[in-house]
Amino acid sequence: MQTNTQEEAIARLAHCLKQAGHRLTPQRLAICRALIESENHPTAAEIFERLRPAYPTMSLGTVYKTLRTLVELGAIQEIGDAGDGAEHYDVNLHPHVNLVCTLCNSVRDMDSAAIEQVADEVERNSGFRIRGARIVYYGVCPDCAGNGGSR
Amino acid sequence: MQTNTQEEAIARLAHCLKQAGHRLTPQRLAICRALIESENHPTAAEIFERLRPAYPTMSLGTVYKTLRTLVELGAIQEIGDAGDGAEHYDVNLHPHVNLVCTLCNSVRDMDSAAIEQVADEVERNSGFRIRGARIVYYGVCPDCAGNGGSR
DNA sequence: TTAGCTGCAAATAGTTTGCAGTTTT
DNA sequence: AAAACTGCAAACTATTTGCAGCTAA
Repeated sequence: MQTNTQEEAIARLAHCLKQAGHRLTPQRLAICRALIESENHPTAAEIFERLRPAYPTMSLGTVYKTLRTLVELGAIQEIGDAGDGAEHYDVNLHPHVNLVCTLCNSVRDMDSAAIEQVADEVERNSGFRIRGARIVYYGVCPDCAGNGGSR
Repeated sequence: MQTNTQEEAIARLAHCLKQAGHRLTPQRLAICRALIESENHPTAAEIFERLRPAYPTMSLGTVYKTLRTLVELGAIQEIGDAGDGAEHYDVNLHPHVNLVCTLCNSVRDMDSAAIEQVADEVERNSGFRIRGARIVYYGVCPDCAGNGGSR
């Protein structure tokens, strides 16, 4: 489902790289694809594992380097760790809420009418020039709450 | 200014520790005090440095252990790194916005009318049971923008 | 008294970096 | 051909952990 939208998203990342004078190698394209196709907001290690079968020579260092490049270009966002001690990455640049399940360490997106106003409010009241945000709520997702989510 | 409020806040942290059956050692009390008195939301290393003159035998490991205990008790919050690669801690449990200046790595709090609604909205729409949040905006603070904030 | 805490040092683990060889442009 | 990139391994660094001795309760 929404395959062509995914292709567009991959093309957007590829375009960002080329635009900034970076080279579009097979490894980088694969990393972009993994970012877009991933359900949860992946870590570097998760992308690496996901790509390993198809790209056996892929290096974890290359994944880190590419992710950092994309972050520096503003093409993707870091959203911090999800209780697993590793950085997670988010392809969704639209202001939104990230929901972390502290039981399964998954991260999902949620649109929020209220959050869209917050950035404006913050800029107006603080004098800050806002460049980015991490809006993360921690809790227990319905799936985990369902099957024995006592903890 | 607001010294008695600060004393109350320190007492709150001390109370949390005792309440949970933990011991109130001089080191822990000093760490609580440093957390409350710190202007910016400090890292473990910052607390350690701040306390070192008065507590020359204080160990960084003890700072980490105490901070973790306080987080587990829900007495303080982790708010992620501020571009310096280290975890920052926040004593303010009221839902609020953290503003990180990416030039001076300082973190300050801001109240936001809109953010108070977001948690409700999220719980209602997602089915998540929310336990905590990190609302962090990154940008350039007015001070840094003033003196040559071109970058 | 004794369970829990401190301080120290060693261990962990995520991320970054240096470099030789390879590849995109 | 040249500049940039990959892969590997070593380096870094924030944080955690193990343990012997100390101390709050």
